[in-house]
Amino acid sequence: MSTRDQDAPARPYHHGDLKAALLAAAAQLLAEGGLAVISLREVARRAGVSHNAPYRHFPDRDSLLAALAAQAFHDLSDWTRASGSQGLAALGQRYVEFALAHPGRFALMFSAALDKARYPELQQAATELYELLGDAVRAAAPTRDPLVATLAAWSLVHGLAQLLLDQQLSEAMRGDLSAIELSQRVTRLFAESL
Amino acid sequence: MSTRDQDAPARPYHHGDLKAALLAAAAQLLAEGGLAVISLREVARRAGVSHNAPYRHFPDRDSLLAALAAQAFHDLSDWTRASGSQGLAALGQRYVEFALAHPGRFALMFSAALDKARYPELQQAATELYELLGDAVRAAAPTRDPLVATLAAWSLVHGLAQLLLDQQLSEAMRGDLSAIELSQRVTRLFAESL
DNA sequence: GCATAATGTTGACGGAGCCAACATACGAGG
DNA sequence: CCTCGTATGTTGGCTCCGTCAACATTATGC
Repeated sequence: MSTRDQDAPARPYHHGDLKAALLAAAAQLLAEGGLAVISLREVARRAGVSHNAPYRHFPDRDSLLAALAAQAFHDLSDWTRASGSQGLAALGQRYVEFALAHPGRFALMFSAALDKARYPELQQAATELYELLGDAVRAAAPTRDPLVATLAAWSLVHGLAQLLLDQQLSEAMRGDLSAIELSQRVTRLFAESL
Repeated sequence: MSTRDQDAPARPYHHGDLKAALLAAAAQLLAEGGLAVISLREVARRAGVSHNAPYRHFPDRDSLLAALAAQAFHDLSDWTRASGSQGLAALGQRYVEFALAHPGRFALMFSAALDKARYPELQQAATELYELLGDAVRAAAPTRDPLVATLAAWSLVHGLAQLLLDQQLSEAMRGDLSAIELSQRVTRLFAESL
């Protein structure tokens, strides 16, 4: 008998890789209920650990969210690259599709609640993505000012994704088109007239 | 002496127009510290009223925020109209300028935290704005599919505003241009190539 | 092997949203 | 003019949250 109940090892005092487990739990919460339902305490609960354990790995809640957001940026970059370079319109498509497939992550990535200046890793992860887009723009429209054209391209797909996610488009605005169809037409309109 | 301290009338038991006062206090908080700092209790404090008084006018915090967001939509519509109809690019400019001048309100208007479906007034206020834009697009590009072109135009300025607000654009991305200059070039690029 | 750092736990504090019970003021019908 | 129902505000309490401080346990470097 002694001190440990039964002979189950229970969980050892040290988790092993709590940081990753916390991020995974938070990612699951994000996917299930969106940004609002992520609390440090719930994350800790899901990782099977006390409510204060997360503070050994993240100074505060926002830091955990920032780490999660940086992951999401990298995933989006990877997923974009994985499609091969198939032109600007296709890249815009991927962007919008990602947002629709992972609304929580997308919202987090651009959440105003996260002060980007405080988290350089975030800034850098975003820049990585931006450069992917910049390359595609330069290839598609060599005669344009790349700075302005890239910003316009990013703005277009970003705004489209936001509007689609926010349910901001009533039926009158979208006709009978699905979100995917809408994004195809919009990105094509832009890429062609560039 | 009797019951009332001194002879100051203090505040009467009933406020008079508490609902408006709460909205005003919330708007001030929003302007000062952004969405995150708006709490019902602080709003009540600023209105000089007990922490539960707001519940006589709003069923919950989100309802107050929704009312505030609807106000903001109307203000943006009014402000856009006030400029006279001067073409699509000018309208886009107004949109971005509003976002830059009122970052808190803009963030609130499109906050993912607000379930737009629950607040029809919000949906309607947004539609009002959308129709303004739709008219301008039809005037500027009569040959295009108005649905797609309007959505593209809105996406562009909306995304641009978001990116500018979120400090998502590092120096490499914006050259040495100010936010206003950037938005001018981007909106012009789009309006011309339409 | 032992000191020390790294990692987890327990407990507490204040602030938040929201519910229930109670107090006060207003307004319509007698 | 009085009364009674309803609208509006207050007090107090509940649970949850983020965070701090103090303590416990395990890993690690000399």
